[in-house]
Amino acid sequence: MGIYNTQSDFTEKMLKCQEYVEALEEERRKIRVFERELPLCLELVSQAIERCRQQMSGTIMDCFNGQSDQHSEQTSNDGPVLEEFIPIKRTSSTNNDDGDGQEQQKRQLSHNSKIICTKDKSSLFSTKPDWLTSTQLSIKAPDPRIEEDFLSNKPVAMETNRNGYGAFHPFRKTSSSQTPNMGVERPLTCPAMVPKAATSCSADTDGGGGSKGEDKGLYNKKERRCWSPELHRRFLHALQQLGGAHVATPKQIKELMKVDGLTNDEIKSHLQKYRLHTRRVSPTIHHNDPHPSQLVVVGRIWMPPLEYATSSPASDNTNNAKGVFTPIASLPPSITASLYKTKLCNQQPHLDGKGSQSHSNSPSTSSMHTTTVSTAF
DNA sequence: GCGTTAATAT
DNA sequence: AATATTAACG
Repeated sequence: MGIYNTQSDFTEKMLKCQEYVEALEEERRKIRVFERELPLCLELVSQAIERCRQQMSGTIMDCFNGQSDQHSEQTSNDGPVLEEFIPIKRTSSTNNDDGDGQEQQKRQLSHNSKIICTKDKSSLFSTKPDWLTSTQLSIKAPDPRIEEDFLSNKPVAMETNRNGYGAFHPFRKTSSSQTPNMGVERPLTCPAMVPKAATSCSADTDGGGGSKGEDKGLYNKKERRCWSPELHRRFLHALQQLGGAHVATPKQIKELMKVDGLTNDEIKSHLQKYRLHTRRVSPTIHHNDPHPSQLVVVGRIWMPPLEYATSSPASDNTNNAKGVFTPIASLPPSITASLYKTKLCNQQPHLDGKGSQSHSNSPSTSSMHTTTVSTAF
């Protein structure tokens, strides 16, 4: 519980908190520039900083007095602060596996995935889904026990963030793990690797030969393919190579994506949706229409979501940051974890257990739709 | 094969 | 309500 095993443990945590505060301050400095446009943002960050500090001092008190301060401890050891700033409910996930800190994020996420994948309660969260971003992004397994989709099995780890909260979605930014080499296309699907669940969950969509028939007498139906961020990223990448959604054809896309098991129909369907969304979204680019809501705002620039989302994979890996806390104000794992209001299957990077990633960078990344920051700029 | 549309499932 | 799948049509 609130007790730290060792002094070093404690100091380490405090250090992280401190770093986090510093990151927040850095962030605040940046935001200040946009004080007019982002008053609330500024305020929030300020509050966060303050709160974080309070929490830290509270923690110290804890250590010394054994008693906690006003906000006490729902946050348990590793998850200091910010609960208040995170309009997100903690899911039940915390119950079962609360464990030690670093792994927490990962675990929590994966745990959430399970929950979600089992498709229990979509009702757990009432997030407004963003197109893709907040909906099922990977294939859902009908069977509760199935926790991974084919993408999560693949070697290329990836992380997904979602917070349901609208404004900023590092949708595909999740990159970090993607490694620079897009070129190397590892098979996204590793049916072989897919555990038991395989049959239902993955890939084949029957494409493999329709043989599905056997084991799953129960499931004649093709599994619903959820477009994971990674998958979507590939999709976008393919589109990019082909010159855009309007010229790309399913077949070509399929080839470029190199995702095994993905069918033309699926791509076609996805492409269809994509076109629909982008159609609605991009044309508004030029000029001031009263509906600013359809563009992604990057910095001060309005961008068509497509381009932004598609932009250079290489640059994604901006977080060399070893640390959890980049100057870019990434949240500590514990916090981050609670941010992920994961509503669906998240893939996590199996990178390394230590809370390593912190991407978090992209201000807003959008999928094809409204992640768009409609802000009041 | 592709693009649409519509119905249906999730 | 938003997505995904599927079928049908041009």
